[in-house]
Amino acid sequence: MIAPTESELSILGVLWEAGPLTVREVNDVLNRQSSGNGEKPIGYTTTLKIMQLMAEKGLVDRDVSNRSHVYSAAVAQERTQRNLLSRFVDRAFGGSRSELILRALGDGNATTDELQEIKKLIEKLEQDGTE
Amino acid sequence: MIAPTESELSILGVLWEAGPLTVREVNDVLNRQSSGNGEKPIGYTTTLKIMQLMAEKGLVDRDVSNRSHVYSAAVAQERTQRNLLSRFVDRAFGGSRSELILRALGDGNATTDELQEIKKLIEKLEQDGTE
DNA sequence: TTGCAACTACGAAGCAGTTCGTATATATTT
DNA sequence: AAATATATACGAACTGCTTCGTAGTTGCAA
Repeated sequence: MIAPTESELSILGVLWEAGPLTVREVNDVLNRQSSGNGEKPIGYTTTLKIMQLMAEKGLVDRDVSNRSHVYSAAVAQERTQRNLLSRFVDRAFGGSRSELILRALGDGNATTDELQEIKKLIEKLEQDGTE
Repeated sequence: MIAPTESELSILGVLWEAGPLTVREVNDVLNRQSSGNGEKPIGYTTTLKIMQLMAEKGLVDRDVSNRSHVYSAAVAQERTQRNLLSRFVDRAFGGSRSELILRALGDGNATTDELQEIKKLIEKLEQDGTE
């Protein structure tokens, strides 16, 4: 599976969130997101180009039946996140998932509800592993 | 803080693991690691160049008192991992740490011991949060 | 129908990271 | 002392990603 680059990922993020969109719409969302910070807006043709390349790579599908092409994510969010995560764990944590989790938890930003949810998942995993 | 690139990170990994080393030693470790896979070995001057740039960036310190310079990590592993993690969570999980943790746990590769350790940490966090 | 706005397509510049050849200096071996 | 091995330094090529200008097309409004 092809790993999306930085900007490809941000575009996928928009498509995952909002469903099929035109280049114009994606570009608007991205610029709405990054305004407020001092970042300069992304040019329309820049977004267009990247989305065209994404279509070639199979990261998005596009519907060409209208003048404004409509793009949709061709890769599932969960699967993509798993892939990225796996690569990241290898790169930054020597392949140790639990090291990463400990580090993420240690950052002290999780809410009680989140902790609860995670604990529940762990208990489920323990059961599956012990039986 | 400066985020290390891919190859910089792999070099830091070696230095974190083994302590201060020469370029030759680092290069050997890297090539020992990546042999076995079909990957072609990293040239000595490539590693040298990267480590020189790292020294300029302040990612490593170097001791020039001998002919073979000795490099050591100038950034702590934990701090660096935290930084990378934070960036990664933003890029791939829309900033949600707990999403990432759930995804990491869901991959089903954690051992019982690891789960135990994580659970302990969660309970500690819960106590801290509730008091 | 003429002109303006919005779209796609595409080439090319720009940039960061990586890789390597080569020049040069310094040890070590014979 | 000469030859050989091993260092550093550095420029330059190469790669992948991003960014943009511009040309050409299509729809819409005056």
